[in-house]
Amino acid sequence: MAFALATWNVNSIRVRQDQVLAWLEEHQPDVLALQELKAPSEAFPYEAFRALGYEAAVSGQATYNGVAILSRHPLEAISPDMPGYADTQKRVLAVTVAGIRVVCVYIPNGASLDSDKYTYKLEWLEQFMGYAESILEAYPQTVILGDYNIAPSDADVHDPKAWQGQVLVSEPERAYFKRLLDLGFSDAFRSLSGDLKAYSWWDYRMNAFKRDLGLRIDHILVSAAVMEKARTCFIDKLPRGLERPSDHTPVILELELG
DNA sequence: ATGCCGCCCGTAGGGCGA
Repeated sequence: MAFALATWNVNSIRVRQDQVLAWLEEHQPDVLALQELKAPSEAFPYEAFRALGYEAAVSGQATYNGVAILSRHPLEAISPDMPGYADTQKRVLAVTVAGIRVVCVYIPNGASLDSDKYTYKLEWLEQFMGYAESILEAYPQTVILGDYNIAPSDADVHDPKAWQGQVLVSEPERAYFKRLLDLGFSDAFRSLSGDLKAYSWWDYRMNAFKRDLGLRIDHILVSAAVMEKARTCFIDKLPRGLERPSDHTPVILELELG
């Protein structure tokens, strides 16, 4: 049975609702993880998605952050936030779908290396290491997908020299990403697509999308048991070219479940 | 150059994203 999971930072679910609905109709993934809802849970358009056959688990918040998971299959064991970490920002949501633990993440941006937000990002990532390890122990089949706000290597950066040492590519951030790989997770896109240069985010400014000045910061990390079933992972650039787009575009992973 | 663009809140323009 083919089974597809996707992730998309929509930068406001209110503004992007119609684009997400149209994209779901076309691609019909089994699961879609959303980040940056920028709206409280009660403002989430549950009914519009239900009409397309999708259930939703939502952890929203006014103005900033907010994550959700849409699924064509029953959602079980819905769990927002990281246990034991008092974070006021809604950035994590876990569910179980078809026997797979699916974790939607919106990792902090960090602003710049001298910012308090960067300190928060590194503290948050330290907490997330323990969380990811505990999930993997409890669920051999795990997928952690979302906006990581980390470009893991220079192959994920349009101009590595210009970006050198900056937030999203700094050594401490990349070290945390590598720790996830060391836990046993695979970067599905990199594992299945070789050294292909492809981006999932382009700045709104400076015609960055038209000039393909992007970063690959949205990722689908999978446990070994899921990696065995992974067939293709690709980035759908099309939504980034729509009118009034998100600055991110979807990443899709296709599995073949036994 | 600390802005470029877009969204939120709220109804002007600052905070924030990446």
